[in-house]
Amino acid sequence: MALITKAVKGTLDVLPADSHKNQFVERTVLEIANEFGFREIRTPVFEHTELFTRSVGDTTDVVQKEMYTFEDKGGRSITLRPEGTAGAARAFLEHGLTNEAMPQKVSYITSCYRYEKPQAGRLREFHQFGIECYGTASPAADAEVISVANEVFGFLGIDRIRLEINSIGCPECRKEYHAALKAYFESRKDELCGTCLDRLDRNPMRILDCKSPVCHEIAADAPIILDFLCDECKDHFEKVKMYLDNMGIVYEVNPHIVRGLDYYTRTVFEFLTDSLGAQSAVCAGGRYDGLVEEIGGPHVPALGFGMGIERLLLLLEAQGIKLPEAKKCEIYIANIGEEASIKAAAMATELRQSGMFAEFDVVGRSLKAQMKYADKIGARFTTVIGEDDIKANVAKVKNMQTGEVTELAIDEFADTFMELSLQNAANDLQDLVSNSEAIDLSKFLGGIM
RNA sequence: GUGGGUAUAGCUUAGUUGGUUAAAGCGCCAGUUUGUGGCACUGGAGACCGUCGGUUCGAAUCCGACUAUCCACCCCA
Repeated sequence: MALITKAVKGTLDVLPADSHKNQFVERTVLEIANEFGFREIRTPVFEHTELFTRSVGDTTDVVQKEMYTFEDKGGRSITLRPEGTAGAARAFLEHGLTNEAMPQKVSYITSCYRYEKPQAGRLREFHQFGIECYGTASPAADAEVISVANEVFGFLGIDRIRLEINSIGCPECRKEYHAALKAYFESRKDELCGTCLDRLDRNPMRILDCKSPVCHEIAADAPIILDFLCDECKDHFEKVKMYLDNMGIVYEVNPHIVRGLDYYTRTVFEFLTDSLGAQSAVCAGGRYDGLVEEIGGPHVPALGFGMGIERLLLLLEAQGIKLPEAKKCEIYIANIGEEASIKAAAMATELRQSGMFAEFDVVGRSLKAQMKYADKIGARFTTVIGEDDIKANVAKVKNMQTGEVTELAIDEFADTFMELSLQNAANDLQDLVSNSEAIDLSKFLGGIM
């Protein structure tokens, strides 16, 4: 296929048949965040390149080889955001939110861009739901941020997912740990794989993450960051766990969690699943007490997480979780002849003004074809308008499920049809509730809201 | 950046050791006489068989390169 009719590698089209799923998930996560006091922030898709090199870290893979960076016509180096935290922090700082009452809690859904080789659950343009909480160093905030993600998974009905947490300390205790780690790996240098040899100088903590069996084995006996935490960091981590315990959030401490972005300090966490092929992290985040300062602001402790929307959707699919269906057409107005078509247009307009999902034939096809179409789109009711009906002021409304036909006056169609439709919806709801033991009403309501 | 798999209608696929008009199901459009959908039946549109080159009398089929895509490594959400 010619390139011109091909989406760029690593990008995805969300087609009309599926977009309601994205809409539902996006609405849901923002609403949940809102219940915790996180309000949406929207920042530009591109930023000055330096923002990312400074915050994400210029030795990280993300910055070194994955950013979409270009020069604009004014000679500025611009980068398509590879993640959401830096932009949010920049906006927070730029607009003086440091002077507002703390904590400041923001949420967002953003597109992100990373030049990576696409594979299952990994795209070059992907979307992240994220939250950030500024202005608190308290472990209570760590627990709260984690609990937002936990609530999202719980609400969506995802079960096979686990939470792993760790503390990577502050710059002080990490310095000591790095030295110890380096000494340890140095002693077994000959056995490490090629990439890990590189890591030894750049970022020895990454070796802990290596999947090669040999390195993995060596890493198993490596010193553990938790043994090197300073008293404050240790205390902080203990309290985070205590909060989580008391919030009923199940987690596992994994001393080998390292994050690939430089700005993290102290608490880091990941929500992992086996349902996504090689990509196991659906949500990851942590504390970044030094970030705001790093980009030129005052010292503002902060933390947050990012959750991959596409991965979340994949996960829902993999676990067979049914999402609410898209809204269906309430009434389809079939029409025969030009006069009727014009009448149908007027009727549809009136219905829509009353908030009804109404459609009428705009193709000029046979009645049979119109009925077929109405069936295909799942219209709940249909009515047929012809010259005779207009003269007689009668519209025969058919319930597509039961086949039942009701006659309504055309000149007061919108009002009377509303009653019919509401009655029908009430009956459906009644059936739904009485016929099923395991209906999650909150989801049903989510669908019609 | 490194490996492996795959490439035939909108979708899912068939295509026998190379042989003439490339097949099916789903979907789409229309019809099966009068103004009512689902079911069934009939018909139709839709494919330069990913691209370029090679082998051959002859290539969707064999070979090569390229491209795309999927999966994995790396890294990450």
